[in-house]
Amino acid sequence: MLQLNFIRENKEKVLEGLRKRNFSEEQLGIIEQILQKDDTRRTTQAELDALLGERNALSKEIGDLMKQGKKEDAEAIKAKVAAAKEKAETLDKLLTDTKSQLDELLYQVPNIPHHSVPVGKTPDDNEVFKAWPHPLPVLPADALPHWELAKKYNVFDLELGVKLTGAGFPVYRGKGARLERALINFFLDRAAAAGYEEIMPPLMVNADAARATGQLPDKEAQMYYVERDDLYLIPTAEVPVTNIYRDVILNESDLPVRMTAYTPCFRREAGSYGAHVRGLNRVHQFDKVEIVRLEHPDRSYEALNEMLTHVSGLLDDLELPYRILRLCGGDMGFTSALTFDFEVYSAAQQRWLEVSSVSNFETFQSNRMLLRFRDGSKQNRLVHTLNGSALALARIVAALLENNQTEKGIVIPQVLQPYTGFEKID
RNA sequence: GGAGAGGUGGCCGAGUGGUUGAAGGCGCACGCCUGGAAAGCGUGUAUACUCCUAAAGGGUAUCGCGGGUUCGAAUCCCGCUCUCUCCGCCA
Repeated sequence: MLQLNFIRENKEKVLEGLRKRNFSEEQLGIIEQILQKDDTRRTTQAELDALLGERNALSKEIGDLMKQGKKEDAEAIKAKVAAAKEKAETLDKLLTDTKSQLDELLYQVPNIPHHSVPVGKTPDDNEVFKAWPHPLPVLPADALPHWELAKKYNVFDLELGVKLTGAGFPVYRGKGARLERALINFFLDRAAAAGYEEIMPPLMVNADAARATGQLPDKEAQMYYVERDDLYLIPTAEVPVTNIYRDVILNESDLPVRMTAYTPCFRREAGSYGAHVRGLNRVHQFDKVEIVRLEHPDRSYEALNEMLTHVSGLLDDLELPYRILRLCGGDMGFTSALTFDFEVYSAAQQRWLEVSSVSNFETFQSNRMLLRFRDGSKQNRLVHTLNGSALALARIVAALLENNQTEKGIVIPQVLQPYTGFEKID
């Protein structure tokens, strides 16, 4: 969430940012509410502190008097303390209430978009940051969508997933399973080569962790919840991996921190239907390799560019046509300041599929999770957090199957062949 | 799941009602010493909120979390939680 100080000192900037997120004038009123609550909070706090200070001083006096045996004098002071105490209880209640109201309001305010974020309301308003520079592949008329290819070559089975679990839980088989594993290893090796430490995190997290990265409270409905143990299945490795550094104060020399993790990701994604969610286009469980970085505020945007280069390199080597979008204010996630989406072209469906989302959260997450570093002048400052998919597997598989289909089978990109151990799925 | 023990600062560890934000030690930083280093000596070494134009400095809170007793709680009482040990179960 945004820092109170920041809102207090940059009210206009905040309002401007929220307008870019298409807040109505009425909705913008939340900022004024926050400032008023904050004012109440500080006034109350000051009053309470003064009162407690008085109480502490008097108590000390009582102690001294008792030691000297002046019991009557002590009793007189006790009465004074009792009065202060009663007043303090009222103030304390007010303070607690004010604080929780303030938090509730703050949780409703999304991150302020970076100045480069385009104005817009829907995905149609996203800016094509980097278009595919070549002609898009054109397949013969009898080319099959990936869910047909999956059946033909026994790559994955969604009906079987229904039997075992429910809709949206694919079962990969044979060379399909092998391909999945190959992609994971390829992505992890690339991340390791780029200096990311490999992490294997838990696949379930507690509410504190989910709150810190922003899944709670705004995206609660997206996560699977294990009620019996009060745990959430992770929707992305971002959650456990970033939370490794929750409540940590780093030395400036520890930065940057780079981590990567492969995990399955679980998403409920309720309410969608139709052709655009067929096959692997949208599933409840998919594999993903994530990269996470903790950066000095001065170079987090440089880091974001490095991440774009990294993801581009993966797609180049997989020989998939892709484009990069800069998300508009209306399409950007709640916690992000700037997000680039990568989309690959799936030739049989003739549509673009999102396979990666690379974001800079600046201090929005680190403020919630108290992730800081000690700078040169011994000041504790919030770290910038970033993450990106590198990459999300299911849709990559969809595109690979469709784009690489030939009469003789599915051709495996050269760079994956050492990982798959085969050149074709046939 | 059953039984027991325990959660104090970066770490170890003292502390059963009164200048204890917390002894002592280690670590770390700076200084002195040294040709240089080690040893030694000295000084310093939490976080949040807040007051002050800023610095300096001050106030309040924090000894797992929440509540209670008390003029006053790290210290007493209650609830919760986590960790460890033993037993049970188990990949």
